Amino acid sequence: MRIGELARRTGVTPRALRYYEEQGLLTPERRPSGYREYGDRDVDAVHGIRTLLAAGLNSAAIAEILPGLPLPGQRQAGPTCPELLDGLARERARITRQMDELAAARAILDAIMGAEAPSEVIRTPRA
DNA sequence: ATTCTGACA
DNA sequence: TGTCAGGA
Repeated sequence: MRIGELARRTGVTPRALRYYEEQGLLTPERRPSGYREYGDRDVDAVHGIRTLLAAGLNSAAIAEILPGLPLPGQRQAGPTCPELLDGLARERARITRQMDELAAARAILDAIMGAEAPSEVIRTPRA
């Protein structure tokens, strides 16, 4: 599929998809026309990229682990070098700290809203 | 109509 | 990231 379709199927703009390629996150084939040609696997890859990006990982970190990205339907990623493993452990720790900060922020909002019930009960139904 | 690269009042 | 230019 070309960039337009991947964009529709992932909800990511073509601009962002080209940017991901610049960052080495995606490496689509090229047609003789120069148009990028993506595979179905890229749909899942893009979702993974978005998730990791949203979690605060930089493109460099994502690029390293992309080949090991657990795509839907496949098992655990294969063995990774100890150095990379260490980097992932740090990212995980960072995310955990981030979660704590978010929980603290939510607690503040709960207090302001005068919410005694568990947050899960007052969660606003999202879109 | 789509996509491409490069660039930024 | 959006968006415009100038081409294919």
